[in-house]
Amino acid sequence: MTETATVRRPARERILDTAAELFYREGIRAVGIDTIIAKSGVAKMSLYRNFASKDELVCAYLERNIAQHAAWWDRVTARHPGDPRAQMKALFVALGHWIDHPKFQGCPFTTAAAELRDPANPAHALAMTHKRMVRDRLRALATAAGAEDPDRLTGQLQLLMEGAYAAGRALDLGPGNGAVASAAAALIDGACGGRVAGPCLRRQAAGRPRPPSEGERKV
Amino acid sequence: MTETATVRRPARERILDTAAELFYREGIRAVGIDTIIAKSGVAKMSLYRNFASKDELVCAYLERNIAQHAAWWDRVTARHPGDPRAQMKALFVALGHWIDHPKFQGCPFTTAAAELRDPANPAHALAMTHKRMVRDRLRALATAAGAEDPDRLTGQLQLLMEGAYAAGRALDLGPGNGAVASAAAALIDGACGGRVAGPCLRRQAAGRPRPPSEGERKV
DNA sequence: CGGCTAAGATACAGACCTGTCTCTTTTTCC
DNA sequence: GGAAAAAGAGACAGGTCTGTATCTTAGCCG
Repeated sequence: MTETATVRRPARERILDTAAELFYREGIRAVGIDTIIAKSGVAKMSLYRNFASKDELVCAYLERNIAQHAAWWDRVTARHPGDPRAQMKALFVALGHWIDHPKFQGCPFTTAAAELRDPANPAHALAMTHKRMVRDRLRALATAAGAEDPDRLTGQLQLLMEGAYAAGRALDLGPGNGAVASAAAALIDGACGGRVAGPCLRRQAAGRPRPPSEGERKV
Repeated sequence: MTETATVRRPARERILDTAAELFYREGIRAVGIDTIIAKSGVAKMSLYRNFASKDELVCAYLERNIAQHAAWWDRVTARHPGDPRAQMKALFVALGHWIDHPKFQGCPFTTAAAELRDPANPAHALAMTHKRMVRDRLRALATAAGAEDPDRLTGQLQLLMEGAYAAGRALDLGPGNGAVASAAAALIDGACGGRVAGPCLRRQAAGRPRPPSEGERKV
């Protein structure tokens, strides 16, 4: 009903795609199994044959997002090989663009952890694990960039990252991307000694339209 | 059952107190009416005689939080009369302490907006209104402090604020308060020209135990 | 003391949500 | 073409949640 009979993708994929979109857009608790099966045109039993429970479907959704996020991170940093300082700045410039995207609805992990607050929930654990991974990657960059106090810079930048996610969703802080990129640049430059490498990102981030690029749904 | 019969506070207060604690600690959607009436020792009809619906109870909870937050803000800024720069820094120092408090569970407004995502929901609107109010107060301080670009500093600081709320809850970023205060100081000093007024907050925030102060449950 | 108001107790209706069972249809692959 | 596997369809059980209706009890004030 929803797709032409020519190339019918397996039920599991259709379910996961639909669930991911709905979970992200409307929230995990707000989207019921019935809604997912209706929108993906799948029988209820097909869902429960592929996922033991809704919890497991939620975990699959988060796990796929973790992979997508890692790919996005690699894609962005790959544009500045060997320059960790520029890599960090580029991440925040990209983040600034992403939170302005009309489909942006906050960080899926933060949201999931807020909705499923029970620490025993596997989805909650997944979200925490992901945040720790991001932290580790950030710290590696901060260290490589020669930050005076890498742990402090890591904390500051992760704060900023979470803030961008939260603020971009709830608040509409006008040219949000400008604030994100400029704050990151200020913190990075402040922590890594005199402004040494590369052109100042501040200027760069301010007035560049820049096509949405490939990584549309990147996080 | 829950209170001695001597001074029995009116049902409305008991309901609101219990609801506030549960909503904040466990989440709005996760806490049902039955749980609230059981924990507050009140009859169901007493709840519905005081609040037309759960939605209205949620709004009352948020409205009370708005008032408490405003009082906290005034209390903190009052410690540095006539010095907007110190006021801003003090707000972030206090915020850093608050997010380390064991009862801290994130910003109640951000959480509420994430749980009740429907824009038509009055609770959602309340949360947005509050964030706008905070933004306005921040901008007033940034302007009074003579920031080079007050709007930019406002955006950066609100980003940091939201980040502190989000990160303090989900992540355990070690000495979170240090990161919050130091990042704020860096951004404020960066935007307000050469480090002019007062002692550098960065040092101040790093290693001071400082009693939890009056504003325990401040936000 | 007597009536009035606030509040407790409890049963219940209706909606929704997860997960199961059974049966039928389609696809695939040899 | 025919058997085996995958998927669709729909009913249903059991739980939870919001909100209502009814009846009883306790305090208060003249």
